[in-house]
Amino acid sequence: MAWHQQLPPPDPQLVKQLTEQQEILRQQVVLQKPDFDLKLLAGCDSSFIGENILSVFVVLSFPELKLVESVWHYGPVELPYIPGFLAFRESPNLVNAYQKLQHEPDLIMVDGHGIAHPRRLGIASQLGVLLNKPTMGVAKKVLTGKHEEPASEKGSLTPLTHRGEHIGNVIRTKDKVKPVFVSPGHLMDMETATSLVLQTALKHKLPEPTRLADHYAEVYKKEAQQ
DNA sequence: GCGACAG
DNA sequence: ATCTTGTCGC
Repeated sequence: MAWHQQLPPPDPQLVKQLTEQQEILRQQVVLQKPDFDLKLLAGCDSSFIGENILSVFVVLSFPELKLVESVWHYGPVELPYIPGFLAFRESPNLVNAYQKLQHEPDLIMVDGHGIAHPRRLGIASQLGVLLNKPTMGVAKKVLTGKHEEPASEKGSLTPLTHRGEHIGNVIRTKDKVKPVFVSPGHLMDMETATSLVLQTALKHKLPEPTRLADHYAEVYKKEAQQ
């Protein structure tokens, strides 16, 4: 199998450069209770096709959660995947897709972590700063931190901590299904992020915004290849 | 020094 | 992320 596989060794020079840029962006992150009146909720996701990346944004009405709009952008991917630096690989194309939206969302749910990151700048936080928009992260796997397993019933949650800080919540959004890792990204707080994930996770593990973005990524993939 | 490692 | 078969349950 592949449980002992190693990731390709990242270039030290590149890591150093990205770490510096990350620090500058991190200082701009604002964690607070959002003041918006939530009407439009967006979700985004990216998929890859060879050397290119396809990013999708969907906008849903809240609390109805009906699709209002969906857009996509297809472009080249410049950087390799390095754990902890995912945003540098995906955000450029995500920003391009975002700019095609006709409706400006009040909040964006991102597939990945917010501050539940070794340096508190996951892709949700970085994208939030780049777009100056409230964001929150919804990841399927932990990147950093420790946690207990939440109870098996939907709604159960346990804290994700790192270096003594509460950086996210491990939330069971569906009975007996692996939990999701939720954390505020930018212009957002832990309580609101946690509440919104549970409010938008209907009959699936992933909340509707992220789930639909993932769905449309698959749909647009065929279109993008031509 | 030995693992872990978002998408 | 992507590569991949069959299989379990609502």
